[in-house]
Amino acid sequence: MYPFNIQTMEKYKVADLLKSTEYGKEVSIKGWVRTKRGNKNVAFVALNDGSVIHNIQAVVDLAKISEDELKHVTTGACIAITGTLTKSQGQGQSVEIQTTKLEVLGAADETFPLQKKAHTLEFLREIAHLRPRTNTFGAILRIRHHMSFAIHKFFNDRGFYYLHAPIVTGTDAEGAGEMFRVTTLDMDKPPRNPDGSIDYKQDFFGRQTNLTVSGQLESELAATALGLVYTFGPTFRAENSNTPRHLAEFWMIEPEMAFYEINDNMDLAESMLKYLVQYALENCSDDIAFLNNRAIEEDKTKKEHERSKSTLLERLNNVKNEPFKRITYTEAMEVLKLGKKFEFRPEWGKDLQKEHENFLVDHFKVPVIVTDYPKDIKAFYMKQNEDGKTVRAMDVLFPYVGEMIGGSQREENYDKLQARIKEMNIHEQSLWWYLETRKYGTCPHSGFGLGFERLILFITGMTNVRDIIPFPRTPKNAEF
RNA sequence: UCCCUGGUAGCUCAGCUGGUUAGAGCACAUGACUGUUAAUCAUGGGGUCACUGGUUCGAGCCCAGUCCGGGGAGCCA
Repeated sequence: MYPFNIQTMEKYKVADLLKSTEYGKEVSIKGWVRTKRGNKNVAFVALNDGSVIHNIQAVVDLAKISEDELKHVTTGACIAITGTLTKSQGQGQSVEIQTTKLEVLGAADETFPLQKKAHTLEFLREIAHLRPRTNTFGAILRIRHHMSFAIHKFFNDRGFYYLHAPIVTGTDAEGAGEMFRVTTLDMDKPPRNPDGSIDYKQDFFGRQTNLTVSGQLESELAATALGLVYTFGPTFRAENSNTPRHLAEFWMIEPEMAFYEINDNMDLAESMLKYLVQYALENCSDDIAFLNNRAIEEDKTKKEHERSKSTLLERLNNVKNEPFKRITYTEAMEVLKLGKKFEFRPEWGKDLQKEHENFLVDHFKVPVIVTDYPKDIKAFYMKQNEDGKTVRAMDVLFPYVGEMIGGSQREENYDKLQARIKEMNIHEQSLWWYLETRKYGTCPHSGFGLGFERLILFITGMTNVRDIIPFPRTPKNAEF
């Protein structure tokens, strides 16, 4: 046998104990103190271990445990409790632990920044190393986990293969924004070519490399072999975006499907989003209930016109139950004529503004999938329609978060794709391998990109992506 | 990057028309209380008013610049 440490007592989590009815059983539990209250005779310690949003109450009889020992049981301290599981005499909980042994594993003095009161999210961002210990972040991080798992489950159950797209890439061909440079060259004196430009042949990869802005092109390659694939990995954009919806480092899910046309693509996107919402409602009910109440409470502090028209649970159920509205870009333009006044007048050929997207979602009261955009405002790889003006793009627009998904059927015709690349002045040479998939055994295929943080934003009802990722990376911010 | 807005105690905020020693609630410390639910009650300590410069007899308050936060827009997921 391995010399592992044999526990004389079973290790429990708060989640297990709160469900237990084994009154009289001796248990031990470790976790972090949320509050302590009481009087000369008895103290109550609310203990949380992250397994669930709820705390377990440890009752400490001061006749058995000295006040000296209790002194360091303060908000934020890490402690171990041993005692008897009992039915609670108090109102707020069904079970509690009658403490027989108490050990402070790690004290937290009065400088511990988290208090037993609500903090602003802005303040918590400054202490990102401690904010997971709050109810709100605990809930969010658990939901993040469950959603990650659900995404893999969704695809796995449907015969998709998980593809690990590279994080370091040598292409910026897609043009999806500014990229982060990856180099081992000496920044102070990089090697130069005779003409003064930097000699990337001497760099680590022998060429200029960047962090990926999308795994799509690689996904497409895999789809032409494995059929159904998806990527789920970090994505990097060096855009100077300062909004509650953008991060420099974020996670993206990009399925790519051989033999899927645009309607199949829409069906997959819609069923996936419904599945994920349903999964969250079923597996994260306590955390979602907490966040739902949190949003309601926060709404009360706002002015009338700033309050949200629906609750988190209402929005989640709406997405789960109602079919999404599907319209073409051209139809959307007609619908927008019903709008009173926009800051930017909708005009065929121009991209939809945020206010236009919001209007569409408000108007139909469900998520809206807009398809067949003018080709000039979309990427080179999208399948061109017969009208010569539009491409088979699709954007899934959501309330609160805006563009949840962006995708398209891909142009599988070699000549058309090549012509489009030339038209848009994209460096054809660097895409030789991408073009070859259209040269050898090309097939109709489709795919889309889902921003994981935007999904989490919607599921949690939070309003800023900086608050739903553990350590946000944004312009001028890479602390922690 | 552009527009709007803000930075006062550990946290959340008030601070009048520029005027004496800078205010509250919470947190924290001490004490009281026989089972509490963000416990309650009493007492107490706690400030580089973001930073730099300017105007003024006098600046938390007015002006300029810088830094940082928030909201909106663009880019997008």
